[in-house]
Parts: sequence; structure tokens; C-alpha cells
Amino acid sequence: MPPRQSSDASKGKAAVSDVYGAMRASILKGDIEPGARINIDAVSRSLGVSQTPVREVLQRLEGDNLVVYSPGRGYSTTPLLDLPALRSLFEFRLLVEPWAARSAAVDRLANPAAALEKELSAIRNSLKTTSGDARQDLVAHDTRFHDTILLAAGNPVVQHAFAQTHCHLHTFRLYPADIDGAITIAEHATVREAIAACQPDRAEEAMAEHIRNSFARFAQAFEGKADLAPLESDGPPKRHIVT
Amino acid sequence: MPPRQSSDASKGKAAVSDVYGAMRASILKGDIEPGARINIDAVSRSLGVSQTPVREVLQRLEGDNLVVYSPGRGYSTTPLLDLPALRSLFEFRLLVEPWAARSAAVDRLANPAAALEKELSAIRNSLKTTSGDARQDLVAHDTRFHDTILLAAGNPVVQHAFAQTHCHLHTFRLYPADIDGAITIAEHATVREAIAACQPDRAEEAMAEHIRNSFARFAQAFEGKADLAPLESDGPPKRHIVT
DNA sequence: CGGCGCAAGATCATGTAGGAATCTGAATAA
DNA sequence: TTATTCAGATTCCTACATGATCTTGCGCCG
Repeated sequence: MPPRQSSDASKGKAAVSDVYGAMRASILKGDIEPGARINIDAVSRSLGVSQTPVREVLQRLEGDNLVVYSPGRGYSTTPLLDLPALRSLFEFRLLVEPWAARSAAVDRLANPAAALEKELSAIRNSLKTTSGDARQDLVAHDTRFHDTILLAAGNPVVQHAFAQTHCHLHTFRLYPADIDGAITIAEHATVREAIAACQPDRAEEAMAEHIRNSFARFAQAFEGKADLAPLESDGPPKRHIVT
Repeated sequence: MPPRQSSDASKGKAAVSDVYGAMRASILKGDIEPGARINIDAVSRSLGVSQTPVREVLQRLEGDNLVVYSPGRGYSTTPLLDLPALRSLFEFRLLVEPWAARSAAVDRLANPAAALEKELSAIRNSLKTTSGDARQDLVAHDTRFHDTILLAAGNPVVQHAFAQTHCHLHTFRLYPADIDGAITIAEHATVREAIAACQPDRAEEAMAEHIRNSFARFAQAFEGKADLAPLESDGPPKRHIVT
């Protein structure tokens, strides 16, 4: 008896892609509770595929830091970022991205100003027309904007290392609440302007400022949730990085 | 006939660890030619296990950037680093590691000076006693030394991002030739000293200098190999399948 | 009477074997 | 020389067996 019940159109192939999208969406939407264990058999049966593609997907998700693996105990979803983890993430961004903005602010064909402007126009239009959930679009724009600058910096290793952190993905997962997009877009515009003008110092500083502000916004949203876990035993005062 | 020929002692489990070590060693030693495709069936039979653990290992190796995956075509070993890739890698290190050294050079319990000194003593002893292949030990020491400093910097995200690049692994793969360890160890000692003295500026600069010198050494070794493959721009070179 | 330890059952991860769809590569015909 | 077809090889998925791990319930001790 065929237990298939979904994504049966192209039954021969592309099973793994569908499963990957489905599981990723489940984790991001929060359908699977953060920190909960994942039952391979249950997932495979609910998606109508065998266990092998599910395992493959889980291993890929482990690379995305969306699940963790314990030998002999299987996979669990990673817990949500706490404040120290969020700070570490943004310190990393503060280390990498201003450098990338500086590297991109050169008078060469690699200068990404045109692409960035196009991206900004697109998101402005999208925010005007779209009435409902703008968060999806906003996060997608943010991802593309920063990735474009990273790409223009011309260092595949740095680009890959940054992509591996999946910072947008995790911040997206953290905050289902609405974020004011206007401020973000304005800061992006400032960065773009400095890059278009080929002013490395200004571009670096604008990007650093943008990341600092962004962290402040996220941390503020975090404060709202601090009530749920009020005992916050922060260790020694965290050092702030400067360059 | 039983095709088993290795790691048959505990046949019940722990297959994946053995397979991972074996394949990783094969790639690093160069038994599998860089760029060649990997036949899952052949590997599974030669190691005496089924295809599933081999596949799992390949997925993990993909995370290590030792193999690449093409849907429908399977896995291939990644080609060796060329000079631009090596430069990108060291630019990334130059971005991250001096920052880490600066962060570690603080007067706190997290200061890694003691651990670094221990590591340096160990490698000095090891080099005196070991007569044969010191390269293994040297690379292992280098890995531990830099990892220790990264760890002391106290940022898990940066640490993870750096670990994901597996820079030592790839440089190891690149240069089977002997490298003079004395210079490396001396530079390490300088870095350690600055960190022990809690002088962030000096530590940062010492680490930066070390990385610049290290790149120069690798690039020099690279020059020596340029003769072997002078015409390297041909399109699709004969793909040879090796297992 | 309540807490602790132990053991049997159940659950689940891990590995094995085999089959179907697909890709590779070369020989053949236009 | 170029497009097409066909056989061989190989990936990818399904289905199942096995061993480890977690849970539940009972008996024992305090």
C-alpha cells in the first residue's frame, strides 16, 4: 500500500528538496518547539517519504545550526538564541561586515552601488504595496543587501564563513514580532551612499553604526521577553570590540 | 568471499567514526586525487560497510569542504587550493585572529598564556624526540595553538566560523613538503609573550605579523609547484575517475 | 507511607540489502 | 561534424533488521 500522501507530483525525484523546505519552515515557524527532539520515523511518515532523505535533510540542517546532533540520541532543534549568543553573533558581524563595506567601496566594476540601489527600490515598492506580513520581505531584503556587500568584497572564504552563520535566519526565528523597517532601510541607504561615493572610511563607519543600532533594536525586543526568565546571571562585563 | 579488510573488530557499531577517519585520511594523504569523483558503492565495499554510513560521512565531509556534492551526480573531492583561494583564506585569518589575540590579552582568568606555554613546551619536546615525520605534530600544534587563542577570545560564533574554514586542514592538504617549524614556533612564542603580558596592541600586531609571514611561506612553497602545472587554464580537463 | 532502585517493555537511532529512476558515455546514423 | 539512441553504471530511495537508549511499572528499603 502506498503511504504517499504529499508532494507526489514528481514522485521519482526531488524528495529531498521538499523535505528540506518543509522541515526548515517547520523550525522557523516554530511548529517544532525549540530544544525539542526530532523523531526521524515520525517525520518520515508524516511527510510520506522514507527515513533516508529525512536523515540527509537533518544533516544539512545541522550545518545550518538549526538542529544539533548527539551520537546515539539523534537530533534536536537548537534552542533559541539567548542574549549572550545574540551579542556574540553581532560582534562577529561587527568584525566582518564593516571590513566588507570598506572593501566594497572602491571605484571598480565590482562596486555594488547599482545593485544595492535596485534592491532598495524593490523593498520600498514592496512595502508600499504589500499590506499584510511585511516581515518576510524585510528579512529577505536585509539578507540580500548584506550578502551583496559581502559578495562585492571579493573574498569567498569570508563570504562563506559569514553565510554559514545564517544570522538572518536566526534573528528571524527569534523575533516573530514586527520590526520597524523604515529605520533599517534608511541606514541601508546611508551605507549604499558611502559605497557609491567610494569613501571606504565612511562606508565602514556607516556599516558599523548600522550593526550597532540593529543589535540595540534586537536587544530591546529581547528585553520585552526578559520577564519570562528574570534571573539573568550575566558573568563578567562583556568586552566590546573596537577596530 | 568476505570483502572486509579493515576495522572489523567491533562490527556492531561505531562504523561511522571509522569510515570518517578513513575517508578523511584518504583525501588528506592524497590517495584520492583532488577533483576526482567518489564512487559510494566502491567505497562502501572496500571498507566493508553499507552505503548509508558512507553517505553520512560524505555529507559531513561536505561540511568540511573536503568534498562537493552535485545533485544527481554524487560527490567529488574538492580541488586543491590555488593561490587566490589561499590568499582569501589568509585574509580571513588576518581579519579574525589578530582580533582574537587582542581579545585574549586581558588580565583575567580567561587569559590563555599558561595553556599556550604548555603547548609550546610540548611541541618543542616532541620535535626533539621525534626523528621522522614531524609535520603531523607541527600541524597539530599549530591547530591547537590558534584554537586556544580563539577559544580565549570568548566568542562562540567567531570560534565556530573560524573552525568551519578548516584552514589548517586545507593547508596541510596543500603542502606535503616539509616546513621549517622553528620559525613558526618562535613567532608563536612572541604572540604568547604579548598575551601573557596583557598587552593587546602588541598581541594583535604579533599575530598579524605571524599570519603575514605564514602566508608568505606558503606562497613561496606555492611558487615551487608552479612549474609542475604551468598551463592550467584549459577548460574541462580530462576527468579521471579514481577510487 | 513515601522515596529509591531495578528491570522489562517500548521506542528510536543506526546499519543492511535491494530495486527503480537517472545520468554518463560512446557508438551509430544523418 | 552533429544529433540521437542505447547500454552500462550509479545515485537515490524504500523497506527491514538490530542494538542501544529511554520510559514505565513494580518491588524493596528507609
